[in-house]
Amino acid sequence: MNYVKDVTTTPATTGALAAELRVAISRAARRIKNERGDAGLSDPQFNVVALLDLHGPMTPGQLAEAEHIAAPAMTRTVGLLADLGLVAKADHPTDGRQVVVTLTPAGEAEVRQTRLRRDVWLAGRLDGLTPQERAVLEDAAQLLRRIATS
Amino acid sequence: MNYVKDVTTTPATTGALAAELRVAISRAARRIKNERGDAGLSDPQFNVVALLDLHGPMTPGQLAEAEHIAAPAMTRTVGLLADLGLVAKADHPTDGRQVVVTLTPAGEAEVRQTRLRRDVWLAGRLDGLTPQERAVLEDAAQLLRRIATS
DNA sequence: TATTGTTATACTCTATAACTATA
DNA sequence: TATAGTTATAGAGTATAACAATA
Repeated sequence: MNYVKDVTTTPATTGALAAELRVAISRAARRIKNERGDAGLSDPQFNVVALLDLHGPMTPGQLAEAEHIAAPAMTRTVGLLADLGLVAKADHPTDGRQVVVTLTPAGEAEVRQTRLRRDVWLAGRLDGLTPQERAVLEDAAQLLRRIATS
Repeated sequence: MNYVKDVTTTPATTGALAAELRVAISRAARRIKNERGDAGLSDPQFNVVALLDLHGPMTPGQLAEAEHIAAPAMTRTVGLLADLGLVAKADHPTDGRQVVVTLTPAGEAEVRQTRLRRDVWLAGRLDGLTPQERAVLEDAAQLLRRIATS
């Protein structure tokens, strides 16, 4: 596989590429999510702790909006994570109606471990590729990020 | 962005690329799955009809194994899809213990529509890219398929 | 006796509606 | 009156264990 050939083998229509890419992305995503941390969190649970790790403390309402789920569902998930000791709930400093959800050290550790395991798995596969192939995926990563946020 | 630059900007470690790629893949997959057909099937439900569309009639046991879920869960999902008229259950011709699940015309239509909507969404994003960028994603699709199945 | 599928039971995730507390 | 969060209720998805029918 080389660059000249890559261009010449490009599908005639973006529709054909879309179908190929959709299947490839879906399968890869599914495989990546298989790798989990010690707490064995479900996807919704991990999404919450990962979001808190990225953005810092958030209210249940903000978490629900970010995850595109209804507020009661987030109430439940936050409660389960709190029972596990991965997040902590605290009163809002000025607004008595609001609650602030914070990641505990155990929660941070779970996020780090899960990400590490997923990266280790993926890096293990990338090691089997040529430098040129890795360069393709490096470019693809940037393109996919642009696509997903548009 | 050109090929020479692509190679030179490759991360020094596969770990860094793995982290970038993991995030990019996960976000893209999530966005793609947002596009659904008229029946508004859940992910597990759509996975079943999509699998039947690809492989033809299958038994509940085969479906459960392919989806990596326990048999009772598949019994439930197949039952719901049958209630919706998207699949049909029939006796196995020679083995009285087994059941053969078949996609109905309505089920086929739902699969086609969902795939079409996802591909239309993705193709719309791909149209905004250069031919070279699409070539990168074409190569990446092949690489991701290899990675996911390894 | 082994296999296929289902039923029974329990827990997570989700939604909408109703409720409580605060602004 | 409006907002933030929770509780109540219901349905989907999953698992393990127990069961029925067939091989």
